[in-house]
Amino acid sequence: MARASCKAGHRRVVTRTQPQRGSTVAPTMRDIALATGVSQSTVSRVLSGTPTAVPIAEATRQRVTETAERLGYRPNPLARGLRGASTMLLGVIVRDVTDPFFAGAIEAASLEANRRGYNVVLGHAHQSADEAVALWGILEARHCDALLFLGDLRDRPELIEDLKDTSIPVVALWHGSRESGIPTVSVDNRAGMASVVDHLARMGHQRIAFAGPKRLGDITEREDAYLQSLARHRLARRPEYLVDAANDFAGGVEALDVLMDLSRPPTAIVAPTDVLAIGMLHAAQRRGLRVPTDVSISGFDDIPVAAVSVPALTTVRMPTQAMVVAALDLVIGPDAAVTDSHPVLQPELVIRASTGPVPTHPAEGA
Amino acid sequence: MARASCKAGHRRVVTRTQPQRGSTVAPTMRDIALATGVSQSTVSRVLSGTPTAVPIAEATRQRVTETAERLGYRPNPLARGLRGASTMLLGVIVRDVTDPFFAGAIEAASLEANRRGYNVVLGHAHQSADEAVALWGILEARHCDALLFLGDLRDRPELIEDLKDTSIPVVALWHGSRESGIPTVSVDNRAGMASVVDHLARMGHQRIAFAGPKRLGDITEREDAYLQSLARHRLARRPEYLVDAANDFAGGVEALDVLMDLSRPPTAIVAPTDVLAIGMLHAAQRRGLRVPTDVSISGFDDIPVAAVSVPALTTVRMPTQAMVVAALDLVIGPDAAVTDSHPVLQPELVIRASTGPVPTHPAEGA
DNA sequence: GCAGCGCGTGCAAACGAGTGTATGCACACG
DNA sequence: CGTGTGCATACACTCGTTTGCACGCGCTGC
Repeated sequence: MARASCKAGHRRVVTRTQPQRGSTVAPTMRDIALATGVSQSTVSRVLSGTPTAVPIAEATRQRVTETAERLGYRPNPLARGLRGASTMLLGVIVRDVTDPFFAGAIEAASLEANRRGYNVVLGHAHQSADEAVALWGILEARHCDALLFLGDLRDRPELIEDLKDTSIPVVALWHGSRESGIPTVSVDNRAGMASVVDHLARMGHQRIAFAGPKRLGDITEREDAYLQSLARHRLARRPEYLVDAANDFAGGVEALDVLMDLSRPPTAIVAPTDVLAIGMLHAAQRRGLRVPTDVSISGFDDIPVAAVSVPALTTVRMPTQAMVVAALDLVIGPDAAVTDSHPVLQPELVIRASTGPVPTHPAEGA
Repeated sequence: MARASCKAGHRRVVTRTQPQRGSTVAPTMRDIALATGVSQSTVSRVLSGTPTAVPIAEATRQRVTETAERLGYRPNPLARGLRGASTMLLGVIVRDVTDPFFAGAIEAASLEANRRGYNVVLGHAHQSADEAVALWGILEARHCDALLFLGDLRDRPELIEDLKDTSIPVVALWHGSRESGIPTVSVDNRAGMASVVDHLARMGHQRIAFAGPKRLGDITEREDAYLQSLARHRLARRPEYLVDAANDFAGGVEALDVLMDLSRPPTAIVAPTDVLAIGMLHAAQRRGLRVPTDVSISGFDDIPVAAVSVPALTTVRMPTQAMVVAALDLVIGPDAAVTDSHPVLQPELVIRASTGPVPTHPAEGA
């Protein structure tokens, strides 16, 4: 029993300021070893539970586990990580937390990571790619087991280069392109956008506008898909129906005003994100336009608030959870080895109340 | 120069799989020491920049810094933290990331933490207090320098007990009570709610209802303040005007239906959060009620979407950023020593378009 | 009865950085 | 010329955990 009072161990106990009541100072493996009468390495082998090369008696296992429980032992991730082991940390870098869509994505990622025993270290880039670069360094240094990028990175080519030969697995979601050489999980923007335009065209709309930021993540693909859908329906592509707008509520407000101030305003506006669309809903009401009687507005993403906007927003539901699951499968999941696959998931059109038949007497501006 | 090829160091170099190009394997202090021709401890002292007890020649400092730069050295936070030093990690535990209000709070916390050189480890409790407890353990184990709790913890008294004698500083925001014994930063819910009720009363409203969850964070204080404000204006307190509702969009939808189905529906509804209020806006429109012509609706928090709801929401602006700054000052800031202060910040009434004069012909249900 | 095998366990060397103490060296003074 | 002093640097141990290797004991087979 107490025969394991080896010299080194004993000296240690003297060094430490008493075994403590365990509440203030976290017990270490050594404490457990001492209390159980085994060596610290045995404790490590038992508690880590890894299929060890050396055998451990069941009775010993029992005693160790019991003592650990009693002392309230919790492993020190720092020491564990130092030795090169997994830190069970998932780094998530996002360009903008306040974007409700990304907030939802973080939620999903955090949920899924926790389910797999991982914790999430959140890196917030505040819309600035420079900060994203810095964060990458930080998170890599923190020995995250994997890195999740949410949103667009392409304006930062050198970051992508670095990412490619980093030691930890990286995956990008809503990155806007599968060409960049890093693993991505994406949504079929083309199909999603096509379903919206089809829906509007079926209701007779011919003057369909689009407003969104240029060259930002998936939005670029959505714009392209919008143009292609117009062509498919043999609808004229009018330059004034393609306006630039910041991807926030205010951007939507401005874009709607610009579009409806045209001498021939569109009868429907396709927004590449719900955030923009909700801004448009607001702007429409403010200038006395009824949605969808006077103008139809559609979004993309299906963020929670889209279901309760006034009127409820027709949008394209993003398979966020499935995408996150796929992403985690790629980097920490069972298929972690398959690093060059690029899953593309399908979105789903959700028809609510913000789109309707083309107005018989199209409303003129204001 | 190269005289520092001590035995130990040399053996190491052989052990390591070549010095590498530095891109794949992060250089350690030893690598820098070897390259510079000094000892690892000197490198540590130079790079950590701490006012060291032992002097270091300026020339040596120069060479070390230079080499570190050249090799792209980045300190290993794991090793640093293991030795007991600061990890520059701020743990943030939140009950619900999807709540737009908390998403904004996370944004603010992350921003402010980064500004001070800290990283944020996000703990997501998924509305479950049990998970919050587990997360606390995790984050403490991760040696966060401080812990930020966002939202209510009081249904978990043992957690608060644990928190009290933990080794790292903790602060709770929107915790709903300053009585629990842990440092908190709060907003003056009483004043905020009073300003809303005053605003409505000034416009002639006498039938003012309230809908929100029971016993959840600051919301409890807001409900109390609502009741007190009614009393102050000598308005009758009708039990049917105080309904229970989950704090999400759907909860707002249901609450409005319940209230407007009353034989004598209220002329104004005060919601304790914007999320609830926006749900109500939607429900009102769905049943053909005009806001604020038929019913006035107010929120609380001023989340971003509140400015673009239809109609734009009258609400109480939360001083989120100031609160976060105050919180970080308490735990990692200059005033970190003052752990028993409980700052209370002032909110601000924002009058928009969802509140108006009391209807002359009050709308009956549906 | 002894060699050998296998099972259970402990030893010790990492991991990367921080820090108290020792050591070497140069200079100045007696 | 010897010794004292102070500066610059190196050594060695520490944190808590993982893990390759070696050691001892008991059982079995010949």
